Amino acid sequence: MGVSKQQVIENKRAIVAAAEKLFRERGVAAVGLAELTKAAGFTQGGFYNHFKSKDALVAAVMEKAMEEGAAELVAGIEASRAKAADPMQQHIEWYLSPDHLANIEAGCPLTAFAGDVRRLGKEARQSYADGLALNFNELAKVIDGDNPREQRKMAVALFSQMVGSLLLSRAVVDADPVLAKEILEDGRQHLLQALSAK
Amino acid sequence: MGVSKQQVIENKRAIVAAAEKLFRERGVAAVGLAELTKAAGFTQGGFYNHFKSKDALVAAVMEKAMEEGAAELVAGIEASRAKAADPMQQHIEWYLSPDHLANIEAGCPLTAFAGDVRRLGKEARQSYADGLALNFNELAKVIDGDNPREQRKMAVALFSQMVGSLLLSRAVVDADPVLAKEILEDGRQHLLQALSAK
DNA sequence: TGTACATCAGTGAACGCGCGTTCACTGATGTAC
DNA sequence: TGTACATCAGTGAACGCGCGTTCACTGATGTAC
Repeated sequence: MGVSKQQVIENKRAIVAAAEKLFRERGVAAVGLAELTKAAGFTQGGFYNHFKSKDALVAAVMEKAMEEGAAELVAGIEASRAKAADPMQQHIEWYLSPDHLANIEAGCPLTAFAGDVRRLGKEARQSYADGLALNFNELAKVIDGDNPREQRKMAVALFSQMVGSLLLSRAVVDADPVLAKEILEDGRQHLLQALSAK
Repeated sequence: MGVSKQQVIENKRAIVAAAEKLFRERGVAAVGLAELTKAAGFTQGGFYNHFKSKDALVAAVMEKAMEEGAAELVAGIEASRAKAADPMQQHIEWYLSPDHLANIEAGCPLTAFAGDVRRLGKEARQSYADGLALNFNELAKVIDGDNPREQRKMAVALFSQMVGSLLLSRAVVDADPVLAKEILEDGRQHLLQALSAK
């Protein structure tokens, strides 16, 4: 077709962006290349001009998701600080909010891909693990205290509960919305209490 | 081939059992009927004598997994009581143990299917939600205290963290075993502390 | 600056393959007499 | 109790379909002169 170099870069980005949305919502295995490239505005044949395989796309999607997730986390922390609020408390409030429950396409990738990542390629699994490690590091910094080891342990434990509460809530939100709300709410209250008790 | 009525029942059970193992390990979408029936010792054509569709099998697998999970939970609680141990404490110790981390095929179905269940059929999603609700009920009974509402909230919050810690640990165990162990260990310690502080 | 041409992103059809499902057939089980 | 036969779980091949991947072709981009 003949496309400018700039356009090529934008088209590749469009494929990754469309793939991430579909992968989050429906699972990596359930989304085909035809559907995915169509969602990005192309036909499937051109896919291999950008990626050598579906697995390479999955790795690119995970890397981008982790990078953006980390950037959003840091931005959120800075926003909390700017208004003199406790960053961890704010993070918990957002993480276990009905908005985040519903917004699987754009929410935290660590929960969105938590169930799938075990079955993805090696590169994607590594990106996920690195992203999770970085997430713990950032959270440990904003936990009150003067014992780095304790702050780190707190960050790991609290974030794990955030993931568990959000994931379980999403798992049952269709079949039992009342239970889903209870999971989110009880998790939120327990976390805020654990944070302030520290 | 001609098979006794008793054998028919056992064969159906064998299909469900083989399917559950494969679904837990590799995900529901990634396991085909040919592979699944072969694992149970049959050819794929006979599958439809037992189930009207793959979706019906998925529903049967989830129902059985939830029933057995509930039975094991109750048995574990009774075993703890028999030796005068705190049932919830014992449950946490087992749930966040390296054994349970490695044993996805036979461990708690609520974590094993937590990532997949959103994308399964309506019946399977309902079984999962019912199983989770029952799990909360059983745990609430063994939380110390005299305020049923608080016991229930505690059960919901603690179990959500157990699921989150186990799931995240499994998610990164291949790429970063040290991180996986840290998640399991920090989650365990934090939960035991939250339990005893109550 | 203008012209000739090589590059290569995108198209659309095709590839082999495994999917879920269907079906004609087999033959031991289990019932009717 | 013994015999004739209907039932139906299991076999194995086939169905249409969508998968990931390949490929010949197109034609605007962007370079070389």
